Amino acid sequence: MTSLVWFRNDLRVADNPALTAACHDGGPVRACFFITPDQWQAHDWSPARVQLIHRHLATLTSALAERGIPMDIRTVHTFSNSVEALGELCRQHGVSRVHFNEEYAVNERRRDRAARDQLAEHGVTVLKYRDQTVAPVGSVKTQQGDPYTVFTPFSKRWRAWTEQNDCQPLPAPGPLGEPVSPAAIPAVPEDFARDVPPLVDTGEEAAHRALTGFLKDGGDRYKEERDFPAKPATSLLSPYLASGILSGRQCLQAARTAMMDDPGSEGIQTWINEIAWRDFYIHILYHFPRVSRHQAFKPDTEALSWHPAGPLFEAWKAGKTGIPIVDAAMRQLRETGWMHNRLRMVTAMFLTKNLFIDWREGEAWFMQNLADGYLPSNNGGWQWSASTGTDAAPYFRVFNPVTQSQRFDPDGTFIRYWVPELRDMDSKRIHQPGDGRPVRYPAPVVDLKTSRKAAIEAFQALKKD
DNA sequence: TAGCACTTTGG
DNA sequence: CAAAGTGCT
Repeated sequence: MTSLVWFRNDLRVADNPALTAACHDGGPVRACFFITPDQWQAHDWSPARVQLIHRHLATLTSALAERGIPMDIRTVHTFSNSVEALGELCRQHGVSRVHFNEEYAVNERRRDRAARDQLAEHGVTVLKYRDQTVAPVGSVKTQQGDPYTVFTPFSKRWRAWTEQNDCQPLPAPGPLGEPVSPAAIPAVPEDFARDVPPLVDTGEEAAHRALTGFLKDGGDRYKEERDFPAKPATSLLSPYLASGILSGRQCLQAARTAMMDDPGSEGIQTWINEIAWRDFYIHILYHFPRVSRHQAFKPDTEALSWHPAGPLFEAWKAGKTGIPIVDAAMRQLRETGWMHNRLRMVTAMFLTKNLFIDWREGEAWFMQNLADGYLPSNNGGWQWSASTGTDAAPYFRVFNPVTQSQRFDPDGTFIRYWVPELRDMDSKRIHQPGDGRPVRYPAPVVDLKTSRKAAIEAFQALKKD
């Protein structure tokens, strides 16, 4: 009896519940992964993310092959084609048990139900595991038994849960038999072939080196420096997390180990909170599936009349809004497939509050460009910025991009790097160049003061009905 | 149930 | 330092 591990968003051999379970079945184990370019296109996956996954598949296939587990990678079109292909693999190899780790967005859940039903007809047992979060979805609830909709109380309960429950990562399974020779990897689908430089080193081992390296060298500075885009103080682990090359449990475990060397490190505590943010938004997506169907977390905000995404949206995407910090960030995104988290909030607020353009437009653009594009986090962040999402969002949370720029890029280093037109401006004026700007750099496409006021009024008008 | 918390701004 | 909304305990 052969067991099959269906890899999806869990591209690692260590701490992989589905893989570990399959290895305990006692028989031969195979693995599979489906490249679904049409589905990925529909989900706005970026070339940066797809290419990262593609490079990674070679190392994953080798790691499995060394353990005697052959990997089949097939290119099909959509999720439903992947379900058909899964059935074929099961027939071809006489598979009796299929193991996979759950995903929570609606299309993924529909795919998994279809797979379960189809395989059941052929007498194949399907086993699924909770894997995406540290605290399993459904485990962190209010005293009333409801899901949390606000981060801070969630994080308190999440911390307690992670301290009281076992969330140790699983070790990588040992070899099951003689190594096999790794099969060839299909080419990157054409739609995702745009040339983008690799953002991080490839492979699970590289991810773990990055994790321990960050905690050792940067953990301490994290709290003070993480908000400054010109300082490389963030972990840059998100591309690994987004595709399951690293798990949240592994991050938490490593953070705890680092804390033993440096007890009370506020930097590492702060970073653990970021792991909680990731869990929070996955829990939100699980409990409120509408957020993965292009709908607002707060339904009443669907009544807002966003401005059509015309030339101002193009200016935002191109980094030509005339707001230096916004333009620097948008150029960083386009060129590297990554943007500093502080600037994700600044650019998202600028799009949704100052330009008053629908958060869904920005959400899609980020997904189309980020190497770490991950629906729960990206959608959660966008809806938070747009005030359509979680957290009580009093209107005074509208960022002023110039103020943010002065606070978090005080000497303009980050702006100068990404907006060379402004390289010669002094630190005082670079945040808001005004009439002294070089001719090649645009004037602001919107007035910050009046647009802020208009956005606040639009939100206030929602309450009146 | 009243008090607390919240990735802030503009005066 | 006031503006001033809402979830949670």
